[in-house]
Amino acid sequence: MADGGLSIGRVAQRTGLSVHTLRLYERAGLVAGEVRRDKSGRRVYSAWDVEWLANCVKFRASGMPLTTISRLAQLVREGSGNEAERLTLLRAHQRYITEQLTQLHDCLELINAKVASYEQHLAAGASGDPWQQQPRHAPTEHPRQLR
Amino acid sequence: MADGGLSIGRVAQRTGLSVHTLRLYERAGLVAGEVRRDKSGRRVYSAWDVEWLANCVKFRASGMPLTTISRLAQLVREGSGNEAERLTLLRAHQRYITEQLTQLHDCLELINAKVASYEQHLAAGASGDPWQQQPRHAPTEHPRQLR
DNA sequence: CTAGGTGCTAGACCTCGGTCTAGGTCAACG
DNA sequence: CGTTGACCTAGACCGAGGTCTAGCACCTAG
Repeated sequence: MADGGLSIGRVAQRTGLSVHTLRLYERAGLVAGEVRRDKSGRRVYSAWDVEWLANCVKFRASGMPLTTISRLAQLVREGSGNEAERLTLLRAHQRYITEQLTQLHDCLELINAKVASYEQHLAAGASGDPWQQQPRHAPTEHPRQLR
Repeated sequence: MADGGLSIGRVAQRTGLSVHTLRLYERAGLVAGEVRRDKSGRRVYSAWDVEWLANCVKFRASGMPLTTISRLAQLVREGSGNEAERLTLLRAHQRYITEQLTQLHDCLELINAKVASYEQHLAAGASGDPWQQQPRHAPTEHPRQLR
């Protein structure tokens, strides 16, 4: 019982995706095991499907585009024999994530610095404006000097 | 000299943004110090503008929406007195970034595991398919059991 | 029997963040 | 002088990823 399958609504609840999105994902080929239907045409998701979808959610959250997930799903659907390509995709995303991590750290550092500066600024009673351009020395008219 | 201002093209080069995007950002109010123009109407970016834009790039890369950056720019443009709100924005993004970091780590963990499993799989000569649904026991017709 | 809840499809619609085009100005170079 | 190249504005266009609607089919409960 329990595990004969879940309706789309249930799956939406436990993946955090909307039913609309679930249908979209299916149309887009993101779902690796094609979803069964009950006798009146309603989707019946297996536990495995749900697990897969949970992974999809993580992939999306980490910036993997639908097309890539779709490709991956296709490979899995086709079964053994293409493990090398799957690995390639995964490694690429691995790299992508680590790049993102460094960028995020980068930005976080910037923000931390700004936050610290503002906190201090506010604590010490406002004086100068951190993060402000210096008073424009002159609305200077500049001789064009490009190149 | 050197530092009287840069043309949009130069700025594009050193921020990595396209000139189109730079103009877009300006229209959208992302640029904190309004950009001067030379006598024939061309944008002249100050070093400070460029620095600000570089920060914008980081903000964008870390997922801050244009509207938020725009708001922040506005606050900075308005000058001292609104530091508290700036701080709020920054703190919110700080939180957002750390959430992203955990999500990324989460996904990275998943991927690492999969990668490891595939590497092992490939090294050991293909046998079973990691990441495959178990052979469907039966194309079962399930009694609807929702709710 | 009817109403309510959930699901179905097809397709329209929306936001976001860019990107590109048309048509024009300007300055420098040969 | 004409050409070239960078720039200008206004506005169209685009792809990604959702989200929502209309119109219909079920099923179950009252």
